[in-house]
Amino acid sequence: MSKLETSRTVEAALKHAGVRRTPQRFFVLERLMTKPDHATVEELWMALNKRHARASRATVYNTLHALVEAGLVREFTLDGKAARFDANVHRHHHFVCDTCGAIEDVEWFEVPKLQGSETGNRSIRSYEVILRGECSKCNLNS
Amino acid sequence: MSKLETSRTVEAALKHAGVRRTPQRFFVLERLMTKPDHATVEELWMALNKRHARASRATVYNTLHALVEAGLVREFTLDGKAARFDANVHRHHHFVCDTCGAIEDVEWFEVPKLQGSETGNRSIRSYEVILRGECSKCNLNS
DNA sequence: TGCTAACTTAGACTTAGTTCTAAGTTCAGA
DNA sequence: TCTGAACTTAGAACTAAGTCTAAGTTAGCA
Repeated sequence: MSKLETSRTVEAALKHAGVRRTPQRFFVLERLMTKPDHATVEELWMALNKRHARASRATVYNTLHALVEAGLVREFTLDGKAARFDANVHRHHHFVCDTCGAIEDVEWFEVPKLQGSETGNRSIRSYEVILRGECSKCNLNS
Repeated sequence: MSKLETSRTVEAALKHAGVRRTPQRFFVLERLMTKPDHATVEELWMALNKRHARASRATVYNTLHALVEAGLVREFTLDGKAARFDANVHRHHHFVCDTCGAIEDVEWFEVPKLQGSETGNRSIRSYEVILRGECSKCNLNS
């Protein structure tokens, strides 16, 4: 996607979701859409500060909450404490690199139907596979 | 397993792992082995206090670190909150109840071999499936 | 049984993540 | 362009989780 196209997509997404468009919100959503590295608030805040010197952390939190509310972004937490954000709202799995900590999306695939003994009387609404190992970058360096 | 058998298992596990046996450690390991509810430090501390009035939080942390170190207990975190502990050190998946928050073990099953396009140059060392839905208790009540 | 390293204790301290506040700024509809 | 609701700001406040400390206690070997 070209820069202009991305820009229009971000613009349209914000408009469609009915959230007020501000430079900060635009930046955060664009960043999440173009760099799917599952950034934390801290990372987004630092990135934002490179453009909008002196952006507030609170703004990043507010923005993300608005985007999650609007269904444009998904929030999740892995291992650590800080929440991570993902503009890929389609179902997918995650891969975590044990070496560098990178988190990557993994294309969706189904898991074999869970048998009676495993599920009991539970009703399963969703599931996710978390894969761990070494990412291609780290794999090549070792 | 009878109470006496459990007691002996706990005793033997501690001895075999070469960690000094104290009433606190004994209690924590026994609790984790007999009640696989993936307790947090807070929960273990409260349970411990019902028997050993005035146990210290630090002791629970120290004990758990010793048990994890010894390979008797596994630590994990779900959804970015407090660490949870599991005396089931064999591989298994987890189920989380969206209604009551209970975490249950799910018998191990393999996931279909990941194809080239999905894994790229990554090397997968381990994986886990996290299932979400309603546990059998909550399912019956609704 | 005596000894000592290892453990436990209470509670203060640290840390990271997140929320709050009050004043100033800006988007977007009229 | 005017106006008000919505947003942004800086930094203080809050929170939950976990670590540290120094003094007292105990497991387990000799």
